[in-house]
Amino acid sequence: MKFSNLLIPTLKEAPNDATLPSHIYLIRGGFIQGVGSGLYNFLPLGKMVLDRVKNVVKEELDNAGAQEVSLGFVTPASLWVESGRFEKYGKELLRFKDRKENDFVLGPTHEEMMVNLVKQTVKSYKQLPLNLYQINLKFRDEIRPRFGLMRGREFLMKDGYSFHANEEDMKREFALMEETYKRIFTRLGLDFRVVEADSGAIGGTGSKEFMVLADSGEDTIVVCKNCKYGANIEAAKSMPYVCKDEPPVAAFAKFSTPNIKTIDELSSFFKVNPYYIIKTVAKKALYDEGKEEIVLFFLRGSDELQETKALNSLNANDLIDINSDELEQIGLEAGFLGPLNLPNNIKTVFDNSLNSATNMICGANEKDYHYVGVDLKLDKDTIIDDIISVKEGDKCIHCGGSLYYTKGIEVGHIFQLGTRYSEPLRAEFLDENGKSKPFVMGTYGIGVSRLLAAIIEQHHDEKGCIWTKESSPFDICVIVSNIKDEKQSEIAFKIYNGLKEKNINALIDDRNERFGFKMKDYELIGIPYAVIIGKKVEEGIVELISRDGQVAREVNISNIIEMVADIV
RNA sequence: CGGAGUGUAGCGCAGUCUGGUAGCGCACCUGGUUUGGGACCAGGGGGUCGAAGGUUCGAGUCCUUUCACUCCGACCA
Repeated sequence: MKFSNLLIPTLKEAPNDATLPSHIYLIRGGFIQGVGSGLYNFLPLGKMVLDRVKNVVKEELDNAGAQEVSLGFVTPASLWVESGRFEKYGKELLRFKDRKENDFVLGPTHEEMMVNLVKQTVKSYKQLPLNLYQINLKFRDEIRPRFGLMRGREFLMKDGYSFHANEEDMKREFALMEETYKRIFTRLGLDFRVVEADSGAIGGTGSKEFMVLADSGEDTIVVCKNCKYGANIEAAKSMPYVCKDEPPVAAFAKFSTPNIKTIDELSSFFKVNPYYIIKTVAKKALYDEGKEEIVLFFLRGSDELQETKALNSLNANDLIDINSDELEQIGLEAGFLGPLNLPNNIKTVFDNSLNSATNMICGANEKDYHYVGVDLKLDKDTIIDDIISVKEGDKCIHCGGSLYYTKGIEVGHIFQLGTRYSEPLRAEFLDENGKSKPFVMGTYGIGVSRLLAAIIEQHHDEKGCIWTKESSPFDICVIVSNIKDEKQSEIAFKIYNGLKEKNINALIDDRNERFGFKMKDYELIGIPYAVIIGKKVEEGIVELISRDGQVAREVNISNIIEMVADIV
């Protein structure tokens, strides 16, 4: 392609709302164009990269035996009501009515549609297993779209769904998809980790996320220094912590603690490790059909509440903060909350670490008083669960190694769904014995447009993008230093045509611009290699450079095509 | 949702306090000079000043309403 014919609107300045390198460079390089909050147009270069990435995904999935389909973007709401997600999915689901006042949703993911498709066409175990996927637009009305392609509202996603006669076969496919995903991200040149994850609104168990390691990642992941364990903070587990400090042994008593409210204040007031103080976190939990209730979460003062785990312990849809006024209305005193003497009908959840805890200090549910010498005896009806965050330095549950935090960009997520959708949607097949059974399912997602952002987050410098081999819009760029110099121009086109004959995807910068201008554009756009045709053509020499700065050498014109063919 | 802020040319911004001809840089068009690190000279095009209403002889500027976008927050018992 000739640069002069392509629409590549590079910019010197980025819109000031772009903060991440990927966002800035994708816009400045003329790959994408913002059109609204979380909405982007793909310009020619962006579309080329998107297609290349999409192609890697498609090739590997087809290789693994999956089949591509394309489902309708607009989904009748009735399917979502049946699966129970019309309520559960929350405000991210864009709902609207057609002219006949029927409800529809814009698909944020397509379990319902795919189950429906298979339900109508697959009747026998002989037709299983089946793995169907699509690479299509999705829409999620995010609370706060940001960071360009990283968290848009409209985005390109590959979503795959597998259908099996039994659990074992689903697990086999799940493992196959894990391997396939690893191949995809490796081909794209990404440094990533596979981690254990929370299943969120999709549901199911045993899910894994594929995290591209980058400081700008929105997810915190917990990684073991010693073994291969890695998990999203929302799902991470560690060995129970044992406090070395002495417990504050005391007889049970009410203690005056005027205006002593926070864990820090209590810790210095009683001169004890926060480990021995019960922290109480009050939240309002929201459920289906607008039901809500106030819930008190109890944990050790040395721990922090992990909201996703807390949410899962209740099976609620969302947790929101409440203020001290709302607490007072139900007879609770902020700053002096505790598990004893609570008004009736208050829902409580205890962290595992508090089960049978002794010699604790906690709020007395009365202004300016705490209890000391508290021994917790939790009855069977109480919810006791893991609701705390793993901290850096905690011990790994697998090997005892030290755990640390790092940041990741979630580019893939695979789930073992089981019969979470097939049962409510009554998607069944006949097994060998002629018995009707729900499909056992898996579901597998890849954020295709997000991958572009992830690649740039990991591969850029202060000058611009550095695309990886399988993601770059072109293999090489031929830069003509001075297009008006006939000799340079002639040689450049000769090389360009020679490259094309070898099926090398080359771009030639034939614009009537100064050398520096073209170099800046080349560096911003980030094609992995360039051949520069400059003054030394008179001596039969051109220059071969790599965008990442590893290679810069003078090459004889007669050798250049072979040399390029070798490296790209 | 809570808090803060911003809407003026394709992009980045000034002008708003104190009402009086719509500005600057980049980009774009024409001509010329230039051609190894975002050139220079000369000329030029482009604006319902987010939208609606009001005050005024006169509104980008003051008042009211509204829309859009951005940032921050969601660990406090």
